[in-house]
Amino acid sequence: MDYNFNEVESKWRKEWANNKTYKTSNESDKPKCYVLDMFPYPSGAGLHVGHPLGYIASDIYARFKKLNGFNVLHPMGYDAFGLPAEQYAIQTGQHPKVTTDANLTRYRDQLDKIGFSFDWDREIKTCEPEYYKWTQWIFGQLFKSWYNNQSQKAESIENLTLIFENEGNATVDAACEETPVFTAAEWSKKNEKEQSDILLNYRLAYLSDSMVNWCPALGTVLANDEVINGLSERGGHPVERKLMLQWSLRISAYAERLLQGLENIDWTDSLKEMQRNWIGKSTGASLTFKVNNSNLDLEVFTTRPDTVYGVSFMVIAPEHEYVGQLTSADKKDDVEAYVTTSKNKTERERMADVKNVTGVFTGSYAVHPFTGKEIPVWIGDYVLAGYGTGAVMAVAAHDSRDYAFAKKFDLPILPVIEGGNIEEEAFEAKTGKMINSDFLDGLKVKQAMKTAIWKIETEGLGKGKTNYRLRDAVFGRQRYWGEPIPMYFDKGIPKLVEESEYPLTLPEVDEYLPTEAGDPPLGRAKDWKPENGDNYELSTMPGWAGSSWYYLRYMDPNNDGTFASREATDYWNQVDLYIGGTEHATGHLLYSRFWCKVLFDLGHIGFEEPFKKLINQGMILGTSALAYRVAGYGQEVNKDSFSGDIFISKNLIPAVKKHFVDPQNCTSEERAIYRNVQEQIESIEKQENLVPGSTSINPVSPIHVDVSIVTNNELNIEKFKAWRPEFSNAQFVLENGKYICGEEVEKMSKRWFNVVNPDDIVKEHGADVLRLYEMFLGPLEQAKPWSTKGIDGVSRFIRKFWNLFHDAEGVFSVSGDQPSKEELKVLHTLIKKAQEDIENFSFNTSVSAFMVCVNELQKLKCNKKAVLKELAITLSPYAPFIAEELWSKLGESGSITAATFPAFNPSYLVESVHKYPVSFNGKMRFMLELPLDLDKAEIETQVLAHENSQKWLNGNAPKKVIVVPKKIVNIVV
RNA sequence: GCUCGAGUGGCGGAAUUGGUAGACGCGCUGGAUUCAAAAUCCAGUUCUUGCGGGAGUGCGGGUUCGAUUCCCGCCUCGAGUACCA
Repeated sequence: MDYNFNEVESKWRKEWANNKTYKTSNESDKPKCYVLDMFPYPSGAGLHVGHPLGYIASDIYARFKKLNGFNVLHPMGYDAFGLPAEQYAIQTGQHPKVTTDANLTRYRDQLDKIGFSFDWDREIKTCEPEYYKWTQWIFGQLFKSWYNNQSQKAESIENLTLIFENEGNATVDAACEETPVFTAAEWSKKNEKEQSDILLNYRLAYLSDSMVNWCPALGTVLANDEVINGLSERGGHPVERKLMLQWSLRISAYAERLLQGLENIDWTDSLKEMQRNWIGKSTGASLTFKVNNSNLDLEVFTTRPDTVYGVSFMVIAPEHEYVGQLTSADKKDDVEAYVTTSKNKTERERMADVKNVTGVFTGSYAVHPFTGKEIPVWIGDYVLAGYGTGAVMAVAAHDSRDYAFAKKFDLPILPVIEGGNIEEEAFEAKTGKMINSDFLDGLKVKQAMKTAIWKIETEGLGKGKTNYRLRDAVFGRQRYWGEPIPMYFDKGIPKLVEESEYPLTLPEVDEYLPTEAGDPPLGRAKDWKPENGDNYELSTMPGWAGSSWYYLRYMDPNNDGTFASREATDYWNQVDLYIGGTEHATGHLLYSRFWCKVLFDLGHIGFEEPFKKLINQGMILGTSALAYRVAGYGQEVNKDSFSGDIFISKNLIPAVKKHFVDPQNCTSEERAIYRNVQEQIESIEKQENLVPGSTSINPVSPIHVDVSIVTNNELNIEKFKAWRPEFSNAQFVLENGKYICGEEVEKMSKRWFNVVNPDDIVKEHGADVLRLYEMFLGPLEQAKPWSTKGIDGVSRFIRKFWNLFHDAEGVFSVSGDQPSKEELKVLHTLIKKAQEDIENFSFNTSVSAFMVCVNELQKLKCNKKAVLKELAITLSPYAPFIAEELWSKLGESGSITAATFPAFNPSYLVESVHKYPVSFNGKMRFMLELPLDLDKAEIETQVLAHENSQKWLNGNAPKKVIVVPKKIVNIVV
């Protein structure tokens, strides 16, 4: 009897659940191993075959580690707050929790089918109050902290208040907004509101008027990583800049540590590079320019202090705070018009306009700090308000953007470095000697940078400075379906909700829309008022809040007294292996590192990097199927008789197309194909009573066909007609009796009809086959198209493996005989390979190794328990169901998951002979088996004496013979 | 534009330190079995050829007895980023 995967898999699914086979304890003598997947957002579409790829890889790793004596934590949960459920709620009025729960159930059902070793007792959902209670608590920790640049860590805000009370803020070196200096006496005179406002400048979670990404379509602000090319990540809606009172997190305080921390973690270089670019560290100097006839100072940041003598004008951003004061009366209209236009541009418009240089002169002049010359101050939107000081010193000769601006507005271009041609373009290289630069003349660029900074500092004009591109993260969302920010307002003063009142639960509302007054949806909640204050904060937290610390909650998921006990976090410590997609590079992965460092600084956990090793699984792409419809057919001529379309099979098309365009140059083969197609079409015309020759057979318009009705590129015509009724009368021009579809690799998406669901694969082939096949597709990190083409090979492998344990009649039959030398060699070759491959995350090659092993054992007709038992254990991380079933059939007690991974014994692989490939001039010519104990000279003699050598030498003496023992022999003629 | 990654049969891919290029699987071809089919098994399958060979890992060079692997210069594709001063 054949292997019945349905029966076996459903049996063990139940057994494992009933026995809690995958329960993990926090107490164990074994070494720990924490294997984590990026938890999913449960979308309405369910899982497609791309989603479980990483989960399968991590599951194999987790099971392997368990077999190797580790106490393994391998949990799963859901990132359950999010925009799609809320958008759906707005449309249908259904509570987002209802849709989310329905999606969760479906996800769980799909995940359960695949046989993961998740400890479901640790499942978490970020939308549950028991969970977000602690997300709110962490927000509270951020609110109650400030970042001390001196100690390079977060500290309690109470300490800061104490410093203010005793010595004012002059001695404080903090990551903060610009705050006027005050003394202790001045501090104590300030009222509660004033003190609160000042403290907000220092807190890690703070409320401030800041430029935010406002997305009108979604009715909320977005963080920088949620805006892609000026459009919202979710939904692709336009985003504009807007000044708003917003909660933000001071991640910028951690820029340097987030950068340095990358050195100590085992992530891919590309991912680290993305984070480095996102943090965007640059070093240079800040420099102050005095404005003529004014007491204003313009501060700029530059990475090229060496080029200071090349400054010929200045440019400030349209949003710069001095715009008004710098504008002279006669320029007022121009400037106002320009500033208004710039402000009304969306991010996207501004980006699309990069090549179009715009700007306006303010009418004011600044004074060059070294030459004393007057230089004009312009406004230009190529200068970003959010970076540096929002103002630049323009060095047209050595910066391409300044160069373009100078060319457009006919401003002077002053070269200060030798080389380059300023008639043509800016010379941006950081090499060459300084000229026209007074005290810098003759220096090389690198030296000039240092000298210029030294001079700037000694003259008191500015100082050396490091800048980061990383901006603070906007934390409030004007949406319903998220964690309420646990703050309330008391006479305009923001106050933290008492910890004893957490969770501050999400109130019910009548509609998931903003109020008429423009407040967020929470403004609709009735009787939702704090006891001691006026009103609660109406924003909720962004989607990434819950995911920034969930890895900690898995360690101690049911703790009601703290986010996770210190014992639990000390025991499980960092995540040993984290698998997930690259799309979270600058969002989730950066925020998680940030929160981890804050919790570490405040002494709540004992490590400051959450994910020790991280692997990115490549995206699984879809393979779309295409059918080719001809451009025109007889329909117009004789409408009544034929209302269908004609489709031409894929491999006929090139010849038909060529014949259509260039019949003269067709080969006889191409003509034959063309004639064949023509004949088939003529017969269709005849059959359908069309005017003969009325069909144009120039094929065009490929149509996407549902991949489920295509097998090995062959279209199931009946199913196709049923699927698309408008083609129910279609006719098909076939090749070899089949309609062959074309292929296209595209993202897996409903609109291309190329989505493949794991449930269907499990139903048809079993979960073990799905798991093996997903791994067999190719390297984990690489993006690859899904195609079901090769899955039969894996199915066959599973059956062959099963058959090793069964006789020809399908009766279970294993022998207790001692394994032969050869059988042991086959087994231990596999054990070695499987072990190495898992440790290198090369799962595709280990599946090959399993196939080789089973093929060989089949040839050897091996049914010896001693071999098969170890083989079953080795395979069990990949194919847990069949392995568990055979384990119990072998009469072993307990679950195979509690077995021990077979120890590799190298003595079984020791050989006494080696088959040498013998090459002449590097080309392999023949193989020669020789004993391993021969020395180089003996090998050479034996090889040269061989008759094949004589043939290849052709009477000539070899020039040189290279012998690499146990490898190759190469003879140079 | 910049940064990172990748290019190997009809297809997915292998070759872990410079040492037999194409493992394993799909597909295809032929055969066995079968009344027939499915399933299974066996053999073949990089291209080319005059059947001796010859060519071959994106392209052009180089180092080496020997290069998919190392070096130099290009090309193509993918991902990220985009006025960051």
